[in-house]
Amino acid sequence: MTGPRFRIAPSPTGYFHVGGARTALFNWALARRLGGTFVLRIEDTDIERSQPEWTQGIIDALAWIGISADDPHFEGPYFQSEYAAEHIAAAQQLVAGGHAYYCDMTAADVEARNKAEGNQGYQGWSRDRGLGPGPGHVLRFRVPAGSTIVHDLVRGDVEFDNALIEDFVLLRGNGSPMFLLANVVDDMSMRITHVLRAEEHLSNTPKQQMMWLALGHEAPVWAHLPLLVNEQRKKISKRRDKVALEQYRDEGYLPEAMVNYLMTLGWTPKGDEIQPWAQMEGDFLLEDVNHSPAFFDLKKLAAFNGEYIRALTVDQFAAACRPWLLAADAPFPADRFDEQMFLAMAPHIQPRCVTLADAAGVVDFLFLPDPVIDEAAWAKTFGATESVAVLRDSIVAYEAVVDWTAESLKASLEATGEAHGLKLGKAQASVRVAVTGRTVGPPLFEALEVLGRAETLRRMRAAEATLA
RNA sequence: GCCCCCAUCGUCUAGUGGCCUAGGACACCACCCUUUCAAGGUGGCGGCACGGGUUCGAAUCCCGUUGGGGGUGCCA
Repeated sequence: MTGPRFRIAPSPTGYFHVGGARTALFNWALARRLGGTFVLRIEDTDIERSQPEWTQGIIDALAWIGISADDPHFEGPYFQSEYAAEHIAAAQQLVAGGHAYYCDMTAADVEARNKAEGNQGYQGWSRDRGLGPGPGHVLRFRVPAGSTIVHDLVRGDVEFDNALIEDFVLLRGNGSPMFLLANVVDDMSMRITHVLRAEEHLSNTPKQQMMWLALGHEAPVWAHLPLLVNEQRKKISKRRDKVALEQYRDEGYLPEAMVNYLMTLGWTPKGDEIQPWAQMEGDFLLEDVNHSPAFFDLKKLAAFNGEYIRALTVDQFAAACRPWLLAADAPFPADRFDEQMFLAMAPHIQPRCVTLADAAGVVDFLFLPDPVIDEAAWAKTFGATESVAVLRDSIVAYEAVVDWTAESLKASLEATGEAHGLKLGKAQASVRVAVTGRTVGPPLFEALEVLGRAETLRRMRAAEATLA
């Protein structure tokens, strides 16, 4: 693979952020279409929490959204922690080139001096003190005079006055490299040509660009993507928002829907909003990416998901629902689940699901020994005396039904309702609440057919007995 | 505080000086369909933040204001 080299550099935190997923998708689209490479680098230098399984979690999350480690465009994962020697070497190269110097002031020293002088930030006090390395000595970058222009493919040229950028720390007092240094050195050694990342990194980009230059390289192509924000217009974060991609997967969102929705945040597919990945991959251009933050709208995501669920064949739908139908926290015990019954009802529940997890809740009454009675529904329905009468009469009528099919059950109840001056819409409520416990649900007569004569009548009689 | 980014319906956006009476999607509302609820269909509500310029002509270009966000660590 000789084309441009892209990368994502997540830190292993135990979950994969949806914002990171969007960034990954943009990188992936470009790497694939341009015949380039998508590099995965795990920034695991925050030693404390950094477990091997977190890395696998990232790989799994990427695979879920279609970024497969087996694809020839995929490279990695690399681990930042394994490149510590390179980071230090680069730091030394900067010292040798006069681009960095040691400083023995602690954070407290800096603060005290600033307080005394009424300043803010580090004022380059140790620039010319000729200090060498030593315990507690940090290495600082000597920010040159002038200005730095970041050429950003999304935002255009952004100019920063170097005088406003303090001599930032490269190496800590204990000699370990800081993130900014490690990040740049890794990008350089992995020959990254395009850095696409969230806008939050834009302010630090001049520092990185100065390092690239000081280290004798040309800066990569930068592209800062609009942030994903919540309803408060703040960037979505783990503390406040539902940001874990895995959570959406577990709640029954289809990866295709998630991918499609994520792609529309900051970019607009040509033609229809809903469209396959291949088409978006073919059309995606950084130049078309928007500049303003995008609200991560759960409602719209849900709409996309419903759309994708409905586009499934019935068999695909039924198969996709299985994990939730058989889950330990399903509303009914797994051993009561009946594949055939579910399959028969599947076409009717498919358009009623926003997530795959919804299916279990829609058909639960079929697999529960007894329906869970919703008190409000019961009271509302049987508060009317004719409803009670309809229930009683429909029991008699159903006992006499010859073919236990949806059509005959419907015709029968229609007749019963008519006898009480009720239209079907009203009359069916009695049977629905008696059998399913609720006033809403999938088409009733189809459900009764699937449930069977014995169980249906048993439930209707039980309801009648309760009413008596 | 300072620096940077951003600004079209509630939301995601189309729009790159005349094609805009500002288009679409989600949400919302109404109606239709209907066996409840969905789905589907039809219609509706709703926006260029404000003020100055530039121009024959500005949602589109420039400046300012306001508002929002991000950054500014011996965090990543």
